[in-house]
Amino acid sequence: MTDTIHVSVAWPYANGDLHVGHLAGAYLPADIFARYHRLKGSRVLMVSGSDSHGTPITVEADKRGQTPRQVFEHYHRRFLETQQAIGISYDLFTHTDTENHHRIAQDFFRALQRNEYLYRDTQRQLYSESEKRFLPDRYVEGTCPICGYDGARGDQCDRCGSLLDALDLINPRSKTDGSPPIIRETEHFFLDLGAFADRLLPYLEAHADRWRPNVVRFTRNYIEGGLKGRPVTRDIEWGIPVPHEGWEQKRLYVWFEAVMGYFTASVEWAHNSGRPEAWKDWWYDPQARIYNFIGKDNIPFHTVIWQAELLGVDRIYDDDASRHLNLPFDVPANEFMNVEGQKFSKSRNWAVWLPDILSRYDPDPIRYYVTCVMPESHDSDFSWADFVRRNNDELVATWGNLANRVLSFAYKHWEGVVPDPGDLRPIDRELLALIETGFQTVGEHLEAVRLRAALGEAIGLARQVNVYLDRAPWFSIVKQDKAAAATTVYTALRAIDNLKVLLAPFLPFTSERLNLLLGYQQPIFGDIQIASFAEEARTHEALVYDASRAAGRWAPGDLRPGQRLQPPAPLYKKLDDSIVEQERARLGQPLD
RNA sequence: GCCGAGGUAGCUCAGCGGUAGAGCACACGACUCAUAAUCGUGCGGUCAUGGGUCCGAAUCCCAUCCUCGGCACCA
Repeated sequence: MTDTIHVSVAWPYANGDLHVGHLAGAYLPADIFARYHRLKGSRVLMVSGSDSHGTPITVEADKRGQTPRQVFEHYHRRFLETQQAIGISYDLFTHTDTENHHRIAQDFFRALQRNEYLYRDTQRQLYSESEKRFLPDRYVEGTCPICGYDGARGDQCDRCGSLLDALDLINPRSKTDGSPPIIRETEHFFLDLGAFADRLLPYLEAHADRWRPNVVRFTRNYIEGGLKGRPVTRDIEWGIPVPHEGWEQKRLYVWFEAVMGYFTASVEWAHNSGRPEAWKDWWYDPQARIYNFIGKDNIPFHTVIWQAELLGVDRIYDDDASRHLNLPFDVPANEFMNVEGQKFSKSRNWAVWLPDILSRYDPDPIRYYVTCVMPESHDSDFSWADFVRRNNDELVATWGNLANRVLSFAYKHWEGVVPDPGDLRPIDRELLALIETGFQTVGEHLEAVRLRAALGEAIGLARQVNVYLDRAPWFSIVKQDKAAAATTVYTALRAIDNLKVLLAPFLPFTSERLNLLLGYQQPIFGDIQIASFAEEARTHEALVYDASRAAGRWAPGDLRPGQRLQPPAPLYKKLDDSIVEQERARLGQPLD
């Protein structure tokens, strides 16, 4: 049976580059999962895009003297290049400033309004007369009403830690220009989250066995703590206009529309593919499984808010009353990744930026290490010393060296072709049987989104091939009994041919190279490309995945004797210990 | 303060009711096809602390100590 799998990946906020925390939290796990399912033959749709709206982008734009659109387009372009380089295989990585996204987000708003899940209410907010705009809480500072500290932010006091309401600040002033804001009433639409509690909680409990415990606990507390309505509109200029008469000056709140991107990007992908209804296979077929790959900071947005929006809309762009939009099947949220024991901090530049690390290291070693320390169950740590160790002592020594020693020996002694094994002995059959169980055991881990365990299992199998090579006769008898050596070398080649597939979701670039070295013509995976799409008024760039040449399959291969090998070359490089100090020294240094 | 996670071999972690595990490091041995890679053996832990439940507890319960994260309008 062919599975239908939607891989929804958190939308990166386009006001800064991606770092390894983003990679570990969402993009890499999603890509590993998607690549596995593609190999398995599942129908995969993997989408994401740049989140281009919201106040932080307008603030960044003011700082640079640019428009918000210029700011987000700059980072969007960087996201495309970075993710292409590290091999995140989106079927579509678009952004939220497309006409498609605007239109659908507005239709979602209208549907929620029609179904009576939106209500109006007034809020009192701080307004800057000099800047002529409402100020987000965190852009106001003043004296803390609790401890008297003068530098308290509108949302929280840094000295006493109290959570504040910006309206309670004494002597509030704008962080931007220091002017005192006034209090103004403003009317907004609110999403009635409380109306969904009696459907969200049972849905959660029905999935509690499968979902990660941290996701379940957090969501349960969140819902049982009482769901309040949340405003879905804002008084800013940058964003999607509210589709309601008289409200054209207001915008949809970014949290409200960004999560809809999973849906809107699916529709865009279908449109771009020339099959405009194709998205329905993932969003209306009850057998389809939607996985949201996100970081833990995003849990309530996906297990509560986004699900409420889907329940509230119920059905869109379809007349069949028996259909209902699918809710996420799983939300495998990851925890956070620290760097050298400390939290990521953009302001202190305590981070490992992806464009930077990719300029000095190959993508697969980065993918390998980040998978090994992926924060699946608790916060983890990116350590340069550990990166070097795992690269040298695990990736190179166990796997890279295995492939290299077997290929080199085969190439040298059998004129560059795969030798004919003759009859396999028990020792050979045992090894091949063991390796082939990997498609089951590694697959089960991947299926359950236990990616560290899956990779560990696959590397463990590579280790078993080294054990086999220690026991079977080959280099010592190649001169006396070449036929026996051929049996061993063929068996080892066949083992690495299978390991190439088992490791491909994690290490796509080097598996592809090994595939070539083994003499195959067809690539395992398709290509990740940057493409341009024109709408009525605007054109946008996106990442797309072209699977037309992909031939990899999640199943034991049948390496043919006589197949011509390519001249062998190592898959990986050892790293010198000196890079540890060099890389650590970069941390915390101001960027240019 | 509230909620949550974690405290297991030198290091990084798995195990989560049935005689303490892996990788790396270290020691010794084997081997030389391979990126001084590989393979084997060994060393190494009163599983944070104190109580409790149980025939039996890293594994369940209670308390204590320590570390870390989150606390909804920074998406």
